[in-house]
Amino acid sequence: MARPRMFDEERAVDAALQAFWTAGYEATSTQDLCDATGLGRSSIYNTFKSKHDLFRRALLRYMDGRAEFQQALFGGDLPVREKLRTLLDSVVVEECGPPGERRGCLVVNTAVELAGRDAEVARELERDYGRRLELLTGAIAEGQRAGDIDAGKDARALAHFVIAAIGGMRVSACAGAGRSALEGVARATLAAI
Amino acid sequence: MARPRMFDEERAVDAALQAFWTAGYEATSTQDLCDATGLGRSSIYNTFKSKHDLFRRALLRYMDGRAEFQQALFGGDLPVREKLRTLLDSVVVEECGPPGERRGCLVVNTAVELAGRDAEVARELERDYGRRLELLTGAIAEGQRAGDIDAGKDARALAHFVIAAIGGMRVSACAGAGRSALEGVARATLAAI
DNA sequence: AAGGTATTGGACCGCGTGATCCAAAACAGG
DNA sequence: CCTGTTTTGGATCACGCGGTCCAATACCTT
Repeated sequence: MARPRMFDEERAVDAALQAFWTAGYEATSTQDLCDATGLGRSSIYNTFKSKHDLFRRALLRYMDGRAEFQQALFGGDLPVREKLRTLLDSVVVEECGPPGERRGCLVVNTAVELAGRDAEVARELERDYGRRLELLTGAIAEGQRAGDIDAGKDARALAHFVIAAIGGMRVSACAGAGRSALEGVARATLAAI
Repeated sequence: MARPRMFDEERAVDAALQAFWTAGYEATSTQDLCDATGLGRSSIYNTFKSKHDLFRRALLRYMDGRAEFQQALFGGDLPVREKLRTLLDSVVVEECGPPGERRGCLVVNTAVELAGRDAEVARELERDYGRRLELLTGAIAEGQRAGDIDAGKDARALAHFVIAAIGGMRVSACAGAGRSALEGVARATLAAI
């Protein structure tokens, strides 16, 4: 009944995600988004209401991707400590890539850059935090039943602790900590559980 | 020999610091800086070369202030674990203030927002990280000699771990973790040392 | 083939940005 | 009381920003 869209919406969101991930929200201009997606202004503003809305879409997509990875990992049947080690190692690898693209984690970047002055974004971040918390809490509780983790500890508190350790490693990586330092943090974190 | 300056330079840097701390580098406009300092554009650009330079001055000032606090704390004669507890508690308090002003830590904010694309700032952050690392490493090693901390552990690795834990608490606070969650992280961190 | 409709490119808009410029002002030294 | 030098306020600059508008386009339906 009308002219069809010439691009894939999800692909556009993904391209925008790359741009936001690389430069952050404020530092990514609408022109950057046009370049990254290969679309014209009109297409972007016709499909997404605003830069802010496109960012939210991109952030959600990023969160979903990560959640998928984490659910796959924790859904497996490795011993819990191995799952946690894998998770922490993945952070080290991600933060120590070639200097070309160490852009950290979009969730962390967004939490620091935007959460304080954007209630909507803050709500999404909170939801995502909750998801990660439940996943980790479940895995740790399971590990306690299996005898891999001291059952006297509070599973939820440990989950908060793991999340914080990961965020901390990412900040430290930005602040100059090298690979061996991050590996040490990962080791210490694992040992503390 | 000429017209004297009508304002205190350090006070201006401090006012600028407050603005940058609240909104971040990009989101603070030169007009915001004029408002915060009470100065005119000319005075600012005459005294500091650019917004970027003023930011560096402000960042250094912030770092110095924190270093002063930390040196005072670790220069005291409390048991090491008490020093660390005080440090971690101060983070909890800072991140859980009234919602009016939870602006986090300028160093963390800057590391995430700028370090990736501003080599000068990255260098300052690295220097500051090194300072904190030395201070903590020294204190932990001292604790090991005093028998308060397991001497079998690597003091420097523990110091990295503490720094990461603090950064992680700050990120978690932005992402929605509440006070009790942060207190739990602080407790777990202390217990892991 | 024709009509209706959504998409597309690109010109355009008002605004706020970081930064500069200049004349007036204010002090120090002679 | 001048002269020289710096500071100060405010006008101004070019530019890039997020966002809008519109005519041309391309497709689906009948």
